[in-house]
Amino acid sequence: MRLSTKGHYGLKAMFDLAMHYGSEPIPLKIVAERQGISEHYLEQLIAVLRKIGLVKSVRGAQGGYILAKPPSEIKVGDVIRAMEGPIAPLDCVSEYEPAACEKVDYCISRDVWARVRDSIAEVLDSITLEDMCRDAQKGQMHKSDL
Amino acid sequence: MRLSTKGHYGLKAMFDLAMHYGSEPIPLKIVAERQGISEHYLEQLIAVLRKIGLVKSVRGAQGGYILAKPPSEIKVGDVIRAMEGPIAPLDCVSEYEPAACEKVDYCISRDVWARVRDSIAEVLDSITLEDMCRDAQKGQMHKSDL
DNA sequence: CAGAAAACCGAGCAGTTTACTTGGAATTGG
DNA sequence: CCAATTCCAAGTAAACTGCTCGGTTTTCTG
Repeated sequence: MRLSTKGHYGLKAMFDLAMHYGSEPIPLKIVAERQGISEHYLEQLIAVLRKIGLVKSVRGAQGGYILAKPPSEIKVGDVIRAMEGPIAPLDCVSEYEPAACEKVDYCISRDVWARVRDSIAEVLDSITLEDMCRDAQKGQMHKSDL
Repeated sequence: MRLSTKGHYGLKAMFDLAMHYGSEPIPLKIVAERQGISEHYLEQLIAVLRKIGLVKSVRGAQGGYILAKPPSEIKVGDVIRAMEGPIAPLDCVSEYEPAACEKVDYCISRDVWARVRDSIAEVLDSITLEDMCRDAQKGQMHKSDL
């Protein structure tokens, strides 16, 4: 039940862009530095977010990335699904297209994992990037970064 | 956010033992066949459950495994933690002993993952093996197995 | 118009993990 | 004794993770 760095870094990057939403495009180099992520690696991750349409890119000098929508319209769940695929503790309880399973009818543990899946989805879909930014501002008294 | 077969098979095996709680020890071969798991692989998994004290073994002919406690006293969360370790989408939000993280003070995504962790734990700890057996009996009309 | 800053692209890769298999040795009931 | 069974240790193929490397293309600025 571990999150890979894809989801972890992807969310950090989106949060970073959200914190600076409304200004110039942010070069990936800056995001990578601020969030402590390898730039080249993050490049691959943000490519996924771009293809899915969560961020827009501006090429060339003074280019960078911006959120495709305001932070209030982007749920954490959107980011995680983009990076990690459908929420699915097991393939047979995947959101959207659960894998076939011969024992579907009487596999009780399936029910357990479906409940876990729903509870994860509910948390992730109840938090927007805007929420995260608000929380960050609140807890901001004792820090210098960002 | 995927469960490995360790947790998956481990729970299936515990459920199988729970369904036959009170009778003779059940040989692993039978559990493996009923649940569709490689016997030798399951052997390794149940060794963990034994060391942790969730099952007891009886060696020799007519031996096998039995639950160490009644199904009502074993939570799904106990089984999953035994097999997969503490619930922890990220190391820095692990139950019990979260890994150190330089950015603890201001890492907002940490809060998200702590909420996910709690929601998973709540589901897993709210279901006992007895609950699973009860549900299995209910949905039993259309099946021949078990 | 040159140069630099940036996004974009694709391949490679070392290490870890996963999900097993294999081949036994020890224990015990009948 | 012997068959059933647990117990144990090692090996392994394939996939995955978390990167790095080496570029090409686009576009702003001086």
